[in-house]
Amino acid sequence: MHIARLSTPDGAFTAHFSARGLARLEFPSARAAPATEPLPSRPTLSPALRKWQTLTVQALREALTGRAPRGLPPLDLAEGTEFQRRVWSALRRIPSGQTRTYAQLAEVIGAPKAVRAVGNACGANPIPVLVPCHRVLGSDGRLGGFSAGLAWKRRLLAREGAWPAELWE
DNA sequence: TCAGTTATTCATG
DNA sequence: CATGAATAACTGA
Repeated sequence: MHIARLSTPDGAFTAHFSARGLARLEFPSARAAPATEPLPSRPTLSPALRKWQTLTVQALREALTGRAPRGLPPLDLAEGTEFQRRVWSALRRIPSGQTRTYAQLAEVIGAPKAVRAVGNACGANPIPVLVPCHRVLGSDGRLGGFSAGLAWKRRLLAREGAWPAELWE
């Protein structure tokens, strides 16, 4: 498991890579905790890992400006349960700039009554931003929740043009 | 196992 | 707008 620090205009994200690909993405934390992982010496990183890292930073920067990433590293979502993986797959099919409701998502994965469980699965999404759990809203148009804080959810949606500045609660 | 906990939704007063 | 019920899955003990 390799940990990388991804610097963006919005702060330094943290990426966790497993042997299978990007396994986790964390928002910049208030508590900087800078000296976390000594940047491994360049030559130590396998070419594959370096490529994944590059792909991740690029994708992240694009996503943060509201554009659909042109390429993604392989995503390692193996840790989730079967149900969670179904939800996360469905999330990845929501185009940038569009939104769905928790109910619609439940419908799509074939568990129309598991609305609430879908919310849970969204909250458990290990790769926010790139697996766009922020595009899921309540049926009444309310934001719902967001593990990193609703400010982030609004910001991401606004940058994709999916959240009218007027509506900022 | 099972009680407790949800990033839900709908029906009611 | 506030409650309460229905409902499915996850977590920790």
